Amino acid sequence: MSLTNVKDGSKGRIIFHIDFDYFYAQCEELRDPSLKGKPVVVCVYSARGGDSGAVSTSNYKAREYGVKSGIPIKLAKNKLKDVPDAKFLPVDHNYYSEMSDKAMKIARKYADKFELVGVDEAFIEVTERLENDFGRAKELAMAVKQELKNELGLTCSIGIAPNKLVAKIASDFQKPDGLTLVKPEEIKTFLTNLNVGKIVGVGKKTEEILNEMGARTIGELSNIDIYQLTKNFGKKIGTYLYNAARGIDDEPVVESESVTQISRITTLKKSTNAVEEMLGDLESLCKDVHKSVIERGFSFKSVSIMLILDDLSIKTKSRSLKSPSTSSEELFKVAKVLLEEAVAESQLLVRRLGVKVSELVSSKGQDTLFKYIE
DNA sequence: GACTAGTGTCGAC
DNA sequence: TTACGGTCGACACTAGTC
Repeated sequence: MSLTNVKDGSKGRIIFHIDFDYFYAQCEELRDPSLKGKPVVVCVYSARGGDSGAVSTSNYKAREYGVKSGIPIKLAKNKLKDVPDAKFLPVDHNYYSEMSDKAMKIARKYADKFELVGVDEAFIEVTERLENDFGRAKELAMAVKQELKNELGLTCSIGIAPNKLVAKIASDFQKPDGLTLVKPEEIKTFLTNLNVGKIVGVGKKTEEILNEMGARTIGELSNIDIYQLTKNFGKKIGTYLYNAARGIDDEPVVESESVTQISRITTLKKSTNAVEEMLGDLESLCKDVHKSVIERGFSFKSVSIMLILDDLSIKTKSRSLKSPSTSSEELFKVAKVLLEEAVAESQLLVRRLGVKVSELVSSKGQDTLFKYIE
């Protein structure tokens, strides 16, 4: 959305944001109904063994004990140490993907337009289906929820609004198994007392800056002029925030586009600053990335590495290639150079190591182009 | 000053 | 008391070029 072209897409659209409740943990409850009522914590265990790793998702019972996404597994276990029936399970992405496919197939049936967001969220536009009648939206959302519940046993929270921005905030308003409808004329009242962090794209850092500028709530954000916002956040994000504070958003609901980057990251068995000790991990990361790139029919023009240091700070380095490549050797060679440079610049030990390729080009398209040129 | 390429940071899930 | 994953998208900043 540009400064000179601020349109209010709020008029005339009806959009649902469907958000499956505590998705991974809910999937686990469905697979093993004996988990119902117990705290369930789905974990990403790292290569360090033991309880090294972080919590991916937890169900609401676990959240009552302060166990939420992102906290260390050890901390989660500590919080639940007096709860003998708490369950800690490793993530099972294949199973969640299967469940997601089934759920999204149902959601898609109701949509004029469908947009998948990650594995557990989707936007569906239903303007035509409802003939622009907001009055019928709740009934349709109930039908979606009912079918998901009957067919798969899954609960979700749905936000209904004239645009994606407000629909997303609305789905988060009442959880789990919630349904929140925000009509066009209710947007201002709905948003005004909500925390600025509820706006998509406003994370911890942005929220801190906004707080310093005097905006804790979305209503307060709407009092800040666009000049201040663009000065602090740049033109694009500043304009986005200015509009978001007013509930204005004209982003269309679109089928998800193809990937633009592919990456793999791992936690080293032991923190180190010796490049030789990381070469084994670097090589297998490169192989994994390369395999995925080739399987998806891409070549890559940019290679990056990411280091997460012992204080959990992040260091990245990237390099563009002269021309798109599909070479596994070239990927490893460039990644190794970047790693050597990054390690030389860092004072701390490296805890985690990642490899990323971007500026992806469809190799199939390239072939065609080459053939054409020939 | 406009544009671009390269690089690094933030945020969502 | 501490504890700490993996993958992706978007965009800001900077330097170089014209």
